[in-house]
Amino acid sequence: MSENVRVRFAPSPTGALHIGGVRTALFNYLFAKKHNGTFVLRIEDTDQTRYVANAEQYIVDALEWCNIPFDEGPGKNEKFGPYRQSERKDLYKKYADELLEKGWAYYAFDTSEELDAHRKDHEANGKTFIYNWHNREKGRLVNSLVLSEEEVQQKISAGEKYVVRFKTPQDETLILEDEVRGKIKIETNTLDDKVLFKSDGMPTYHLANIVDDHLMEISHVIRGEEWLPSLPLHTLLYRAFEWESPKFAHLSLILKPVGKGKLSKRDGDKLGFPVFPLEYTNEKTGDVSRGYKEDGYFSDAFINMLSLLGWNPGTEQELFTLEELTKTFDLARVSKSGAKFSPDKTKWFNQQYLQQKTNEELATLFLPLLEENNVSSDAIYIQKVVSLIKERAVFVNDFWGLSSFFFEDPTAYDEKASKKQWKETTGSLMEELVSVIEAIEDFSIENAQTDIKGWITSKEIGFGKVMQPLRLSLVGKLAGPDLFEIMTMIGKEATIKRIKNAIAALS
RNA sequence: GCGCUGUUCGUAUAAUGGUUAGUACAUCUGACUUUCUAUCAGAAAAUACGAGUUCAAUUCUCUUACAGCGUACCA
Repeated sequence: MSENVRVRFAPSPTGALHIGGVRTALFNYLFAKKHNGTFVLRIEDTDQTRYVANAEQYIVDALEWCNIPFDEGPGKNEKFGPYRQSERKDLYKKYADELLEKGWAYYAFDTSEELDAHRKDHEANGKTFIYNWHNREKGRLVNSLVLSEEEVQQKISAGEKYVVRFKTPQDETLILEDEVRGKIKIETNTLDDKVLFKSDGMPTYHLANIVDDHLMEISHVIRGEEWLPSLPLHTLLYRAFEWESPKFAHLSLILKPVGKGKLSKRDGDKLGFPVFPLEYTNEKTGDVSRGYKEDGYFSDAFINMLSLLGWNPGTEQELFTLEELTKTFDLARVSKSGAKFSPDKTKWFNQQYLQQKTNEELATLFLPLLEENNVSSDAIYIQKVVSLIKERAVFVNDFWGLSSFFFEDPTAYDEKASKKQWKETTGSLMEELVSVIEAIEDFSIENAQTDIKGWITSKEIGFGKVMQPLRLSLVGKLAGPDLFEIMTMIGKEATIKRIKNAIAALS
């Protein structure tokens, strides 16, 4: 594995790249970087019916945001280009012909309707229709293995549509090697003769994929588990071309958080979390899907979370920088079973990353939110606010809700809390408190604390009797950081004003 | 249906042919003689079922169940 590791991420531009795709890209990236290799982006757009114009740019932007950019790909270091399969179209025909010549492939003229009929027939009899030697011999199929050479030529020159199919060997047991799953055994007789070349002149995924991986000198194919059933075909194709096969690793799927099945966009909508890295607008329907970026996640937290979905370092470390990940990542520690996605854990990661940021960084990120709320304040004050509230925040977007009372007087009081904490006697108690506060010359945390606590002790009442209504007066609800911090931050004047407001509103 | 793959606390996972099966998220409880969605402490919680191999299996093998993927001229 030492020399020339080259991996590729090969998505189809059929829509937004979802979490599973990002994870596949990430694992490819990590593997490449770990081995000083190259990470290639290849766009597999051989299916023109499913092509979506804004999808490719989305994929590029998403990788960019995740900080896992490709080394080679469309418009970048194109030494093995082009990197869009549609632009490589002319190339594939010759490889299909090569297989035809070598006897590893053949022409087939069956129409979709005929094949559907065969499938239905078999199903009705409780059998599976497999397009392979077994059915070839029965003479039901129309292809160059059963037709004479003249007939084939005739059909082709008559302009009849045809596909090229792979001729799967008969009665053979294949032992396949997967980097995460080990050995896999399969009988060739259970395999279909897959279409390699479509009647529209485009290769299918299977052909294009193998040809491109070979031409681009890919050393390791790391892809989703949905490709595992195609592994025998791909291995056979390498054999047919007499090319050296890359190593394969199949990643398990990401499953929905509750219930069964793989994660889909619907799950995200239903449970309230994004399944895409960036916001995505569907070109046809105009539907907008939310993204992790727009929801306020840090990309490094998002990546950290994804890295631990189906992989673990074998230690108890959970927080990793991208650099640490590239050092630690190992295909051998990728798990074989599917992983349920956990939105909660994702939030936890974001919270951890948020705590690690400095107050300066966070204050800067907070600025736009303050502007939105028509608040301006000096940088030092904002940083101080951030330092007091950040430990309760998961997102920067939480900041305003956690700190608005540092900038403006509360306009409403939590109903339940006022009922419970604001008693008959509270009003006069608060008025007394006002005079205690007025008497404090130097309004520092220490002074406020000693004077107010001293006063409470001398009155021989519980702290809660004073502090709870005071919190209500200053904050509007029973939440937030230390009260003495709040008082000294907003200042003596504002403190007194807010207490008076509360007395007026609640007594 | 057939083929392939998988199955450890609710979830993500660790470890091991012999241990009290570890950790994190979530949950519950307590603490913080002032709040909390925060923090700290604690609790509860798992080797899918059944066989076999073995002195001993959660670990190896097989059956079953369940799940996922594939079974397209889609990728």
